[in-house]
Amino acid sequence: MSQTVDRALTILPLLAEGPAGLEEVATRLGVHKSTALRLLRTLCEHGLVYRQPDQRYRLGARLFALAQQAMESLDVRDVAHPHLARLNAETGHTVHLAVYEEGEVIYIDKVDSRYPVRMYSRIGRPVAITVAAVAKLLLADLPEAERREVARRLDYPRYTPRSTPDAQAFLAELAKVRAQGWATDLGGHEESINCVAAPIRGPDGRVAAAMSLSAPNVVVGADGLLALLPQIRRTAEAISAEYSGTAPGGPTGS
Amino acid sequence: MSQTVDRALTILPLLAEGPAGLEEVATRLGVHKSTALRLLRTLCEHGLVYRQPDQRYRLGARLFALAQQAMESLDVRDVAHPHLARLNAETGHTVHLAVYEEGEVIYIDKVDSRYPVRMYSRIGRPVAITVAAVAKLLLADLPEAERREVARRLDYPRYTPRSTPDAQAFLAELAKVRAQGWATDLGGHEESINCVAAPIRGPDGRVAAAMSLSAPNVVVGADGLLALLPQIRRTAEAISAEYSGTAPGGPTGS
DNA sequence: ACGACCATTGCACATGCTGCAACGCACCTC
DNA sequence: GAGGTGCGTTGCAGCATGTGCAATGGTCGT
Repeated sequence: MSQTVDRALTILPLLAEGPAGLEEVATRLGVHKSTALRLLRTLCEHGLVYRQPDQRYRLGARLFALAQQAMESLDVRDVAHPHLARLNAETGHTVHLAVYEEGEVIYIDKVDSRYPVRMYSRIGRPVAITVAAVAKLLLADLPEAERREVARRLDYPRYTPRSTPDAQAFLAELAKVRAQGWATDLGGHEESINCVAAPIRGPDGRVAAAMSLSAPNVVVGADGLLALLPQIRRTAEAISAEYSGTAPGGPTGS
Repeated sequence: MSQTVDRALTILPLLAEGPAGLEEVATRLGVHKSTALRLLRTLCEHGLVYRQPDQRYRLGARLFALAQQAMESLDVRDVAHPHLARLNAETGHTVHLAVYEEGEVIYIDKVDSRYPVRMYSRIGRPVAITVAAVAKLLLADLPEAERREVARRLDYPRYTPRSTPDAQAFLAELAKVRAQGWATDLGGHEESINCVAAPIRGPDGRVAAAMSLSAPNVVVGADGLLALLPQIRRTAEAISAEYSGTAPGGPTGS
């Protein structure tokens, strides 16, 4: 709606791809160099963009600080964390917490496996939305219309042979997940990694977040992971109860 | 420089404090409601701001994703992480990695202690700049003029009796740190927590980042932590060597 | 059902943004 | 070391764009 701001904000994802010089920014924005310069200067003053010694621009430190503050103000996170840590302590596996917003699913907390395996997931990172167990739970709870709309717009990358192939399959999966109240990802993202997830509900009964337990096949097979389902659901329900009870003034949820 | 963008960006830190309605935003910005509305809409379209069901605004998910991408593109981080993880595995204590930028020091990586103690730090969060060991190293390496300027502008909160009291003491401490090539924080931020830090240098010899080992007194005393100094310095030097060697096209440093 | 409050819309005005062209600067070539 | 090329920077005239006002619409509380 506001051309100037729109242009300025378009610079951010552009710089997220890597540092860029003034001319490159101007070209990719489709504006004159002087215009781009003024926008970049403004972004710099606010610390969202940093000008490197070599005069190229990249995203700046204040962005981290802002994102951090925003994340901390998500109250689901505070409520959930101790429970997630306990589940991790009991099972030893990686625990994730994710929320949905505007077509994206994002990890907002993670407790690492005590086994020496690394998952490439990271707090703040968008989730592989078509296959991740947490994503299925979050999308399954959307109103019918929005769910279909989102499913239609998505890409369906074939990470592995077991990845969800298309919108139709995805909607069917969501229906199943919705009915059973939990979700899995059995090698749909990385061949050898399985996840089991359960929903966390807010005061209004809607799914506010989702949590999952992930482990590679070498540590525990799909069966072994599924055996932990009751424990996962208990944890999720405990979080739901606490979160629903203590819900303060405004729902920060979703 | 650009009024409109400037106003729009001012909204972000404002919302970081917590969700706010249109009127509140307009008032605090000092503009008319209709103006604030258009700015907020633009921010929403870019996903930096999210409109809650209750029609209040808060920071949005794309902000996390952006910050995440930016952080991942800091190549110091990639180089350092395995070393940090190893140091953590060997010592069991919390390891931090931080960088300096525009008057702020920010944690960009962390490996948690294996002991059940929690530290208030978090990736992306600004560091207590006047007391943290990593901050001292990063500031100590600034050019004289900038160092004095930054020291002058800072606040000196008295977290504990051992916190750096004022600019003069801080500059003296920085001189010492600069000379000895490592830094400590002995109960300057939290009474019972000590840190020891070492610098990571880039290809140009300047301090590009700093790493620290932290532990509460109940786990290991200041002496015990200081005994690990050689190990910390070796780790930092290993990272420096690798980082200096592999420096690609443009320095993403600082 | 009424009133208060807040978000939203359309519009006239002029502010402040835009693009142009000229300048400065650093690096590179010959 | 002189000339050239590429990039960032500046000042300015014109007008597109953002601005504030006042009126409308929607929602909640009483």
